[in-house]
Amino acid sequence: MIDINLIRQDPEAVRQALAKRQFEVDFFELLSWDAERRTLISQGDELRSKRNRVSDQIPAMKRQGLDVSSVLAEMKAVSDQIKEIDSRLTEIEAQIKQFLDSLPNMPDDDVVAGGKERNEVVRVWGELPQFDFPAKDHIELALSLGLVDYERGAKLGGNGFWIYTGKGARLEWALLNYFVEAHLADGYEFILPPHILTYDCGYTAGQFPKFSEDVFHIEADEGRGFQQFLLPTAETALVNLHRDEILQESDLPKRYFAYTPCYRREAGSYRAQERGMIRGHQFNKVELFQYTRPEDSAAALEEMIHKAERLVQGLGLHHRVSKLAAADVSASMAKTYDIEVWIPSMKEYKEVSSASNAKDFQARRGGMRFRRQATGKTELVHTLNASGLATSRLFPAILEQCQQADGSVVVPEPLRKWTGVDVIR
RNA sequence: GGAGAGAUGGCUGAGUUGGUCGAAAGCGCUCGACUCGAAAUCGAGUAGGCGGUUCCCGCCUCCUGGGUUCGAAUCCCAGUCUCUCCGCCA
Repeated sequence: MIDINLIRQDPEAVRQALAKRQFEVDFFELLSWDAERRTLISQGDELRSKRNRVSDQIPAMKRQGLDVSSVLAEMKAVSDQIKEIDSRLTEIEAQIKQFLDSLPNMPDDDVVAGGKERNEVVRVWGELPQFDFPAKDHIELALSLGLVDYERGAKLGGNGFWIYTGKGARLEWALLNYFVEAHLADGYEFILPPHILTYDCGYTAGQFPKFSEDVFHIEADEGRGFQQFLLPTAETALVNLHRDEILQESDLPKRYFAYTPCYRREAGSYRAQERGMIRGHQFNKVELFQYTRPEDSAAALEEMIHKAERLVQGLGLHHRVSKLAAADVSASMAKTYDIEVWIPSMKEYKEVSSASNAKDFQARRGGMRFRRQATGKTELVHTLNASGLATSRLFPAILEQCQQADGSVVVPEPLRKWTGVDVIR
């Protein structure tokens, strides 16, 4: 959520920042609501103050044997006025909240305006793989090596699900182990959160109310609408760990990572080119998350993207890093880097990690604060997240980039202690 | 799934015949005194949010949301969560 004080002080600056996302707003109406809100609060507080004062005097008057009936009648009228003001206030605050909820985060100053086409490749690592034999795509490889069972996956879960089998399961699990071990070594705290979360968690993350259709809802018993949902990423859980808390400055930065499957509806996004394991309703991911002081978040973002890059490099996979243009940055975030790994059969780079700084956007929604030592005051923290990494996207990249002429696949060195073999054949 | 108990400030925990209760007391924490220093002791302070004429004033918050009342931590209704016992169970 954007700070309404900022909009009040400099609506034009906020409008221009959002315009970089191709998001057009007009704050005129909001500002009039805001003015009315503050007027109502003043009026209400004044009446409340009067009521409190007089109510305090009533016991004394009674003790003195004075007739208080006229005072009671007057206070009754005051109370009724307060109720009227409050109901209007409730109405207008709901409007304000709805408006603010609909706004995406402001892109960072160094994020360029425009959509995907303006994304900037900041680093490329490794060489484009060349094959002196007819290379197979990951689906052929997975099937011929018995790593994945698509048909039974659909039998069990429906369209968009697959099953890792045998060495495939071991390869997937090896990736998870590789990441977990690396994050532990870097001092991140390991978290295994629930996969079912409450509505409030989705709100804090910025998932709701706007992007409610992207997740699997779990219906409540008696038609009360959904109360819980399957997490679309561990970020949604981790960002809620400290919701409504005040952290000590000395506790920051808080650095966490979690492993969870990620469940997504992906409604209408199916494309024929994305067969195989590129886009499913469930995939595995290890997620990094940090809570930092505002002045530390920019450096933390760099730290996290470099951490994620090192993991891909450890696997020896050709990839690139892009800094996203404003309109390609997801709604809750101010700045995002993507790591994209080369999928030879698609002749495309596909995202395996996305590292973002939400700054105080999620913290404001979820009331995540810390106490500043120097001032004793509370301030909103900054939150950051990065995939570290999405295993289900790496799996096809490994199969395709590490395949050999005989149809076997060389296991990247860091994974071998878990796969048990150097080459899958 | 059945039965019962409870939810108060960083923590423990008073307060439930409605009225100096935003809340006793203890602990913790911060600052000061004492001390070479520390412990002990003594003194002071110590919630969050909103609004304003912003070194000050007002308002709101005792799980959440409604209600009764001039006035609610205290009374009424609905909901959420936690704990205990029983059943079931990896």
